[in-house]
Amino acid sequence: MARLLRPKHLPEPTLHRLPIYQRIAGEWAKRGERQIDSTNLGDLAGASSTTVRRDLSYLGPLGTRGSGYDPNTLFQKISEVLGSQLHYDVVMVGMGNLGRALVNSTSFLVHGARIAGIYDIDPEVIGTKVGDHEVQSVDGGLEQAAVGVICVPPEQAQGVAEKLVASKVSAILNFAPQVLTVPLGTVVRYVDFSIELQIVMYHLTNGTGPLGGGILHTLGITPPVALRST
Amino acid sequence: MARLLRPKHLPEPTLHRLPIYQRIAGEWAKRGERQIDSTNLGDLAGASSTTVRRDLSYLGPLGTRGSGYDPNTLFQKISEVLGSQLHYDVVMVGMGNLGRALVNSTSFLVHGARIAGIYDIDPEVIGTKVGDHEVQSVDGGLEQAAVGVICVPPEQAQGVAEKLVASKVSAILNFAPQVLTVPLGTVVRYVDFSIELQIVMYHLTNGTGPLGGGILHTLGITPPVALRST
DNA sequence: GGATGTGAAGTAGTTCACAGCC
DNA sequence: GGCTGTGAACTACTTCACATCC
Repeated sequence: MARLLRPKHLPEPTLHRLPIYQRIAGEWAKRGERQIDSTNLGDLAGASSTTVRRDLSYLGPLGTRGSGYDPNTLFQKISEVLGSQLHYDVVMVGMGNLGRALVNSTSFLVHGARIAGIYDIDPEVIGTKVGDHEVQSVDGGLEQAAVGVICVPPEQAQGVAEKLVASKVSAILNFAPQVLTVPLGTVVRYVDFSIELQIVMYHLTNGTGPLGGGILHTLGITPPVALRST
Repeated sequence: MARLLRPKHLPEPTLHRLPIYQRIAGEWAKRGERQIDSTNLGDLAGASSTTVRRDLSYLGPLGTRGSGYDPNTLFQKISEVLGSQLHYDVVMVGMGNLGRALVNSTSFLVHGARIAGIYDIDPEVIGTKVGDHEVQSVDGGLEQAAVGVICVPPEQAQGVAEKLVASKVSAILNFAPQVLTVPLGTVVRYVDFSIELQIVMYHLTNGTGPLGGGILHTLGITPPVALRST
C-alpha cells in the first residue's frame, strides 16, 4: 500500500532527466552492457548519483543492490512511465528546413508518436514528399491529432496555432520564436534555440558553473580522445 | 552597498525566463506600448506575476510603481545582463536541414552572437552558400570561436565535439541526440526535441498541469480568435 | 563488498503579503 | 488607487548518510 503512495506526478526536473537516462541506457544496451550504476549514469547525464537514484526510485524499485541497473529494463521502464506505450498522433505544420529536419530525424519521433500529417502553405512544397509523407495544403483542414508541432516563421505561428486549436489538438509544441495565445486548457510548450544560446553566453560571460538546469549538460570526465563513439 | 549584494549568479529558472520576457517586451515595444505590468508579462510567459517581479528584481529596480515596466528599458536591460553586448563568435558544424534552419533563422542569432564559420563533410554541400556564409570543409580546421554548435547525425557528434575541443571552443551547443564526452571545463548544453515531445506526451497521459518547468509554456487567457499577431 | 533506495537535513525557488512609491 | 520590490513563509528539489539487500 505505502509502496503505491508515491507522488502521482513526477517532479518536472526528473521528467527532463528521464529521457536522458533512457538514451544512455539505450546506448549501453546496444553496446551489450549488462549493468550500469547510478554513478555511470550520473556522469554521463550531468547529474549526481544520488539524484539519479532518487529519480529512478519514482519509477519503483528496479535496480539490483550491489550491482546497478539493467540497461534494458531501465529503457523499458522509462518508456512505460513516459507513456510511450500509448500512441499519439502528431501533425506538423511548416515544412521548411526545420520541419524537414524534424520529420527526417531518427530521434524526434520517439516510440509512441506517429505522424498523422504534414502541412505547408507554399504551393511549391505541397505535394512533395518528406520522408514517407506527402506534404498537404494547410487549407484542406488538418488530420485529427493529439499533438501539433509548429515550425513556421513567427508571423504565421499564431494563425497556425488557431487552426490547431480548431482541429482539437490537446498540446502544441511551438518551435517558432513567438508567444502564442490559446484557450485555457491547451498545453503549449516552447522550444527555443536562441534561449539556449543566450544561456550558454551568459555562463561564458560570468564563468558560472553550468551545473543544474532545465536541459541537461554533461561535464565529461575523461579526456576527449580517450573515448570514441561507434 | 546592500544594493549590490544580490546573488552574483542568477537562478537557472530565472535565466530561462529572462529571454522570454525579453521577447515579449520586444513585441510590445514594436507595437508601440509604453508600459507592461508583471501580470501581463506573467500571463504571456506562463509565470506568476510574483515570479516575474522577483526575476526582474535581480536586474535591479527597473519598474515604475503604480504603472509597470517600460518595454524598451526592459528589453535593453535583459540584453545587458545576458551579455549580449559582448560579442561571441560561433562556429556551426553540419549543414543539413537543421543547420540550415538555424543559420537562416531570424531569431537564433541573438544580438551578440556572430557566425565565424559553417562546416560540413559532404563534398556536395561544401562550397554552397547558406544565408551569407559559404560552407567550409570540416577537414580544413575550424575558425577560432567561443561557441560551437553541433547539428550532425548522432554517430558523428562525438568526433565533431573532439574537433571543437581541439580548436578551443569554451562551450558546445549539441543538437545531436547523443551524449558527449568532453574534458572537464568545456560546457556542453543539449537541445533535444524528442525530450520536449516526450514531456508533452507525459503531461497528456497524466493530465498533469503543465505549470512550472524548464522551458516555458504558456496558458493563454484569451480565446484564440481574439488576438492576432501582426 | 558494493550498490540501491530512502528518511532526514539542507538548499533553492516560489508564493504570500504588505510596505513603499508613483 | 495601483503596481513594484522584497522580507518572511512555504514548497520543491537536492544532497547527505545510512540501513538494506544482492
